[in-house]
Amino acid sequence: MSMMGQSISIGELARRADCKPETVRYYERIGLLRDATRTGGGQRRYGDDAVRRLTFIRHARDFGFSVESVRELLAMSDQPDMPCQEVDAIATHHLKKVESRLQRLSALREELQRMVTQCAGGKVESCRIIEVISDHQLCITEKSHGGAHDLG
Amino acid sequence: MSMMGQSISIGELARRADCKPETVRYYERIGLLRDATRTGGGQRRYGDDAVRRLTFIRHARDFGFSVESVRELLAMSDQPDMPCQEVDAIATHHLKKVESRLQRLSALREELQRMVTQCAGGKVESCRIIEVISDHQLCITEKSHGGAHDLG
DNA sequence: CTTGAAGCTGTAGTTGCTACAAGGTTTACA
DNA sequence: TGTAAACCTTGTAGCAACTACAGCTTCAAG
Repeated sequence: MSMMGQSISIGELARRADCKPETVRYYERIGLLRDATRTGGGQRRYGDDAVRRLTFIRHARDFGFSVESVRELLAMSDQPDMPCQEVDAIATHHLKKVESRLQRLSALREELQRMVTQCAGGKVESCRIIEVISDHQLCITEKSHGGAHDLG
Repeated sequence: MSMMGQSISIGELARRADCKPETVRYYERIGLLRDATRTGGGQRRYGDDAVRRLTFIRHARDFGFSVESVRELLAMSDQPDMPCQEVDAIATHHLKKVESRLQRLSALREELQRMVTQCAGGKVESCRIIEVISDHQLCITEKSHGGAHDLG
């Protein structure tokens, strides 16, 4: 229990959990955070419990858990007496995904490294990079590279 | 020059480049593919050049290049006489991103592995996984894990 | 009491597709 | 030639997880 009740503004809350007010409102909208109490004028005010909850969410997201997984993890952490098998299952599943992405990314790195080091720096016409992109046959990896997302 | 001119339907084109007709129309809309010639009834018909271009696009995307990077790579591969410095710059930049993501992901894997192996399988109350998510202090990695995206 | 920072709602944009709905065209076959 | 299946058309909405406005209201400090 905090001494101060509900006195934290949305901006302050966001600052403490290292995110933005928009993100907080978004989490409220999708039900990760409960509806905040409001001032007479309609502004949100939070207590320390909200700081803890939001920090948990941000940290789980930072670990790469999806919002849906975070929702489940939150529900479970709200039930301390339950056995933690499910928590373990989610984390293990996530670990598997991380490992498989890691493998694909490292194959991709090899390929890119080969491309870049073999580029002699001449004309586009004879550029190894363009060649490799044009012709999949030139790849070491036969299969797709998994379309490594969200990298510039 | 192909013998057959423009005789490939959108479905056939998509099949040859291993994607879907929707994707082809999408690439046309955003200007990666030129507007196709049409039959009297308004259906798109393509030639072999479109197959090559689409294959290039798909392969570059598969390497993880963003659509904007693909656009630049295409523009450059359309100019065979130009020096390939820029091509190299794009590829090198991309390689850097892949490498940094690889590092962050492998730090993340360590952390998840620790979490999972230290979970004794008791109650949520004393679950190591929940603890680590709740308290960033318990992480080996001090900084953020980079929010590994699109992993369940 | 005034001023400026911060908060409010609602909507649209981001990325790279994918998935309809409600029709029109082509092609193969009888 | 008829018809039915397979394919095509456009337009719009959806996905994840935010982010960024616009146009307005409220709060806190001096």
